[in-house]
Amino acid sequence: MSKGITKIQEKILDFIIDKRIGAWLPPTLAEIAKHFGYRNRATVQQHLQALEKKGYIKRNPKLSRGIELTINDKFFVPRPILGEVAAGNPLTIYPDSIDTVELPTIARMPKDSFLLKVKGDSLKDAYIFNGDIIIVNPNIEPKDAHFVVAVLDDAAVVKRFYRSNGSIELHSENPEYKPIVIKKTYGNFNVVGVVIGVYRSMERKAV
Amino acid sequence: MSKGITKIQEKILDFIIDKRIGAWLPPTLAEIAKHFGYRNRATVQQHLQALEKKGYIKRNPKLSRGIELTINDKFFVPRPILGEVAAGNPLTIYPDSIDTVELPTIARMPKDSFLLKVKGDSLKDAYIFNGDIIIVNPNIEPKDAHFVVAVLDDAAVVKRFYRSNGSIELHSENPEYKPIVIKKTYGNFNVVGVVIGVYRSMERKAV
DNA sequence: ATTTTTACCATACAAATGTATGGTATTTTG
DNA sequence: CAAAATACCATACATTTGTATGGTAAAAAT
Repeated sequence: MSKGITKIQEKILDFIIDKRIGAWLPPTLAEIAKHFGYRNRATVQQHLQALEKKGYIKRNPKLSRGIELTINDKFFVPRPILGEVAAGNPLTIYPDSIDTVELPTIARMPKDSFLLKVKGDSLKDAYIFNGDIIIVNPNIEPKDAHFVVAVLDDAAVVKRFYRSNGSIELHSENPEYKPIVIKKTYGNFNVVGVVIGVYRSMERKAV
Repeated sequence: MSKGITKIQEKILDFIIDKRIGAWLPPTLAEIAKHFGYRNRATVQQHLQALEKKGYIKRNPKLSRGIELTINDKFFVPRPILGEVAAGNPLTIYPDSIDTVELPTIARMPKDSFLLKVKGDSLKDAYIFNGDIIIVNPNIEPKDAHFVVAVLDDAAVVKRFYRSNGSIELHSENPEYKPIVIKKTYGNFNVVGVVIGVYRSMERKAV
């Protein structure tokens, strides 16, 4: 696994990307250390060395905030779309995933995550619309308020995830729909993954 | 002329903007000094103080590369047009519509496309929301119904582009806002680029 | 079972960075 | 014309920043 990234390293990479897009200054070692509660910068330095060795970042030595993201080089990368979701309907998986999308590299796509195309307007209350591509990470433990893709009795849904009193609730953004409460006895229930991003290609879409 | 900027100060401001968009790191005092041939950083410091006093930049004290540009909406305006625009509030609202958007954060600038982080909800009718990142390509010829980023006087807007009878119209998704008609005589109008995509990171955003 | 990797700690240090102070000469403003 | 602003200089100083070195404990790989 020369390219394998550890969870902590991924968190640090996320932080760097976040800083860069949001505050749009790459962070200093000290800022990263503070954010993660490290008592010194040396720890961060070692993580950055690991990330550099694995090709995720490039560092300009002796340059403050000199962290470059190597995933910058390519702005768009083709990615396969695995299937489609529409609330109420089964999750359709394309057998050969013929459909692909040019995904911008700013969109975080961790190793095992996959793409689904949204059909219909059932998610419009979550600001996700027909034709949008959602990025789903199956290896994240869903936390409250996360959007998750879940399978309920053969039907795939995209809803907000909440835990309460040992049972799981799936909330819709539209208050007219009552939350679905998953009791322990529930048979066919499975959280497929957490929605970590949404991408919409606009250029051709003249609506 | 408390807001008047000297030629040298303008050059330094240009350099900061350039650095920020091109190498996308704000420069340090030393880098600015080197570029202009100053023998010390104190000279640069005084220029930055002047620029700050005049409201062009904001500095985070004791933060390396902590130069913030307050005139953000000018980042992506071609310089020649910029020069004629009076400095002032970065977000002047166009009289005919509230439908302007604050686009302060250029996150990345690869060969052609760049990113803007959307602030505010004025684009919600176009399904673009606060915090979303829009991908803008300045090298595409806008066609009818394309979303474009345009600068009108001092205001940056994201609207649908239409051509009719030789004049250009900018339509809002919200029908309550009347289209802005750009006549040939219009002074400060410039299409910055075409919006080719929208990306939203969701995982951490508990909204 | 041993080695390697991971994930932290502490301390030290040179260079970079922002700032402060004081000075000179020129240009602009009142 | 006098006063203020501009545009540089030099030197000094406390932090910040990146890096280096050495160490510990646990997990993962061989």
